[in-house]
Amino acid sequence: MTTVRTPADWPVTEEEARAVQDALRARVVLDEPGPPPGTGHVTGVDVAYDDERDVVAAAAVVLDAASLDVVAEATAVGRISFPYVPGLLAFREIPTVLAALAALPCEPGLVVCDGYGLAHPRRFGLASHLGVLTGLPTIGVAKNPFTFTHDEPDTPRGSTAPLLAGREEVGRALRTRDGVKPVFVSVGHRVSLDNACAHTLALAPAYRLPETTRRADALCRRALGEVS
DNA sequence: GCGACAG
DNA sequence: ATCTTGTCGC
Repeated sequence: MTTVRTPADWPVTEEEARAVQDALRARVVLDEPGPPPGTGHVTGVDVAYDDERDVVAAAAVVLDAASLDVVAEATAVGRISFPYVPGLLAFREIPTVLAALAALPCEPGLVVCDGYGLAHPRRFGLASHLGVLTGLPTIGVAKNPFTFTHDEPDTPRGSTAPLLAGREEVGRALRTRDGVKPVFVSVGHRVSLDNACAHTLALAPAYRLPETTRRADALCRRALGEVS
């Protein structure tokens, strides 16, 4: 497991962080379909915190997209680099996530984030931010609709409903299990929304959440427990 | 101005 | 995110 330090130029105030988002947003690529589902590698990233001890642990878990078998894992720990502020989640998670990704022995392929990409107050959530910094194709799969609205998708697995910011579709509510609360998918970088939903469905054959996030969640919790 | 709000 | 046991159901 690698240890990271918060970058010296990391934003300190909310105003600075929002300025970074406004500056980087233009670098998001939205006109690529992204890798086809079921091929190559798919990597889940997630982060766990111990605010008391000021520790954050990140995990990156690479799966074979066809079999969903684990191909590789890496973890990183560091100090909490930003407080939790809705809309600024990326500044809390990214330094440690980047370190975990860098520690992988193989290519990550598509990266699945726990949170949002385009579905964000300034259209630049965690998944978009991570995509721009790494150049990798990324998507966001969140457990809650944040501030956005949506109609209820139909009952069967695979049903979707637009996730709306006013009249703009910023993502999709996607049901991954019959009759169970949907997950909220949005584009990060270099992946289309249709493809992001197809990947999410392929990664969630048995549980509500994609295997990528389930594996990454379990690993970062374990890593946090080993240090604090 | 107040509350809500990914993790 | 995190604090937290048992419990209902397939």
